[in-house]
Amino acid sequence: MNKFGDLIRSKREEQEMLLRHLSAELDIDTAMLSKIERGEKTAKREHIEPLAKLFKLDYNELFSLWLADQVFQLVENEEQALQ
Amino acid sequence: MNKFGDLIRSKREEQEMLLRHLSAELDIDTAMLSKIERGEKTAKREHIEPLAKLFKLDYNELFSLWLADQVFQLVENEEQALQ
DNA sequence: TTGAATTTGTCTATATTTGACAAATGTATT
DNA sequence: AATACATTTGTCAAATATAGACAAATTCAA
Repeated sequence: MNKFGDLIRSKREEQEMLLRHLSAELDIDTAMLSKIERGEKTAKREHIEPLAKLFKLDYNELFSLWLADQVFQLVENEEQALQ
Repeated sequence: MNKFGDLIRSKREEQEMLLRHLSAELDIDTAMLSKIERGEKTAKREHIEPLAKLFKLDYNELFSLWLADQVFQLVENEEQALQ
């Protein structure tokens, strides 16, 4: 789970970027980026494009990972709701 | 597309219920239910259960249809965003 | 045309989410 | 241990999105 965040984190570390470098590129604060990478929050749709460009990833692939996270969240909430 | 709304509508009509009958059950107004059935809006998660019970549908099946609608919406927004 | 059902449009209240900020924690390095 | 820097965590306000109320328009049948 959280393939999106994991991918971003590994790409960022691959390039030896710090959270503060990437967060500046995305214009969000480092705390938020940290949460996104760890899957505590999901990225905004608008962040997919700059991330894809920056790390030379296929846009649609990255979008798919993002979408999977959204679905996961919905199902997760569902399971909680059923308790 | 909009299998959820289509199913609800067909079940409702099957039982010769009016929008106002079903909307009363769900405690929403008829305009909202109309939008849900036509796929202009998606139902709230909380509405899945009473609908499943009322129409004797399998909860998980109905949840799956609902989930598909959510995904569709996300992809739809995406396509608009890319213009 | 009349009356009933449904749809459409608009606006507001509510809920959700983002993200700013501060504080805590982790991790090297000296 | 102490300093310095990176990351994580918690809280809360601001921004955004959504549900739903309501009124008006449309559709449809008799």
